[in-house]
Amino acid sequence: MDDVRVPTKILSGNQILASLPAADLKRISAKLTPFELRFGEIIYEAGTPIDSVYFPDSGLVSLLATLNGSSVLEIGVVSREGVVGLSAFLGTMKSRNRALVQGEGHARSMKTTDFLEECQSTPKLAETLRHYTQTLIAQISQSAICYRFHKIDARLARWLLVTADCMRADEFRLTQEFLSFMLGVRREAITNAAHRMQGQEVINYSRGKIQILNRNALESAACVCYSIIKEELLNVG
Amino acid sequence: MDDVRVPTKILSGNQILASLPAADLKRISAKLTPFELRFGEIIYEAGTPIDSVYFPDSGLVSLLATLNGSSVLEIGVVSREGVVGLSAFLGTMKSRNRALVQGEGHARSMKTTDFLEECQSTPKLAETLRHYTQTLIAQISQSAICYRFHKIDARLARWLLVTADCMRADEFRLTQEFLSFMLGVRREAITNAAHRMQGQEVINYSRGKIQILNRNALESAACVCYSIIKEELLNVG
DNA sequence: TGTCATCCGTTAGGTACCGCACGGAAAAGT
DNA sequence: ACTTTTCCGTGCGGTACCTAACGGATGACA
Repeated sequence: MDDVRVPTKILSGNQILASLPAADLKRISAKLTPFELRFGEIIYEAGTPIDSVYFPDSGLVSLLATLNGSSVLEIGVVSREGVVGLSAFLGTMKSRNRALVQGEGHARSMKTTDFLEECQSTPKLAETLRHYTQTLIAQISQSAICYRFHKIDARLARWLLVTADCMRADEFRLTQEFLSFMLGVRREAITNAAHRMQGQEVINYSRGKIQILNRNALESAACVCYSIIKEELLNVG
Repeated sequence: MDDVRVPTKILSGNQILASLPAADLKRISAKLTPFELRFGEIIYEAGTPIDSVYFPDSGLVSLLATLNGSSVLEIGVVSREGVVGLSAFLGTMKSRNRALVQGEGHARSMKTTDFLEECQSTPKLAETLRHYTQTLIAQISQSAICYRFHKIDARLARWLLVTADCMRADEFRLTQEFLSFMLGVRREAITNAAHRMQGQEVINYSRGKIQILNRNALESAACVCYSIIKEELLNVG
């Protein structure tokens, strides 16, 4: 009975929380605070302490690996299926990566100290988090492969699809420069790739506003990484 | 008293096991079986069940991500500081990656069922494994960055250093073809990179036998990823 | 000692992406 | 309406790495 939840609830809220038995969820909810994810906000800077963890109900958070402080690279995303600040669970009170809000939405936050207590006292939470860790590792691994083997056009297509899925929208705002950081290329490379796609009427791009015109075409342009990651994300809860 | 262990023991044996209190270690040892790591042996194929996990005392195991079965790419290594089969701890009974013995050595293996029982009943083991998971994530993230931003020469240098460290040797056997798979490039690219290094008398390379001549030069040729990962690996136990 | 398999070296042409520099257009502020 | 800022388009040279093919050297094995 406890585990059977209304689908709409699962779909609309954070899936890690949704995976918990009702009793646990009720107790944990008391320690949760609503938190608004604002576009561009940096939740953690790399190397800084994790004071709170965040369970997104909507929106999208990018995990960015940094090198020398200069180069950055997206290695994964967190949305409803996950939690921002997993390192706390794994035993480090510092975030290795930068966590950046890439799509606005809502989350529920929790003090790290409370979070760690709950991880101890709620076996199901720990279990779900271990599962999610596995998913995140899969995502990062796939990123490594993707950066090594796939062309910009395919990576861009994949990235747009992931974003569209998480944001449940076919249109969003992001500059080419932003995208170039995410995908680890120069801005000009994004300009070119976007142009090629625009020429085929797959997307429409204008001054930071991007629109998906032909989703099927976008899916065939994307590398397999998209479907692999999508598959992974489905079996977390 | 339990936690204070003789340094030589820590250095010579598996560090996850070494992190355990004596009582736990004694109990767990009964479930461990010696296992020889033979060069080229595939411990897990990607997507296959994990029957046993392996705690290396020496030697080196590569974690290889696979794509379409064709392309492979090293995303991390496991030696004395870790365990092969971490996915079991994280809740999947399948290995996502291929685990390949890259340097021969000795490990102790354990049935997955026993391993999972011990994870439940030995809090310190679970804690150490969570820490190690964090390290592995760091390693994979760094790989992603490295593949994106660093040139072959630097990647090769890094790879040789890591191998030399884990194997505690300045000379080992590996073909250019093997290296090309690890680093995700063509064999010819390795040939060229190796030649450049040989020209500067940093290494010596001949028919699958590679020898480090000037370690300092190799370290300056390697990308920062080397020192970053080395740092990570030091603080597991 | 010859045969065979493995491993390495080399060449040649192609391309994706980089680095840099600059120009132009839309939006935002005043 | 004007400036200022943000964002995008473009061109040009450079290079790291790729694709493909082949030839040559070394070690293994009989």
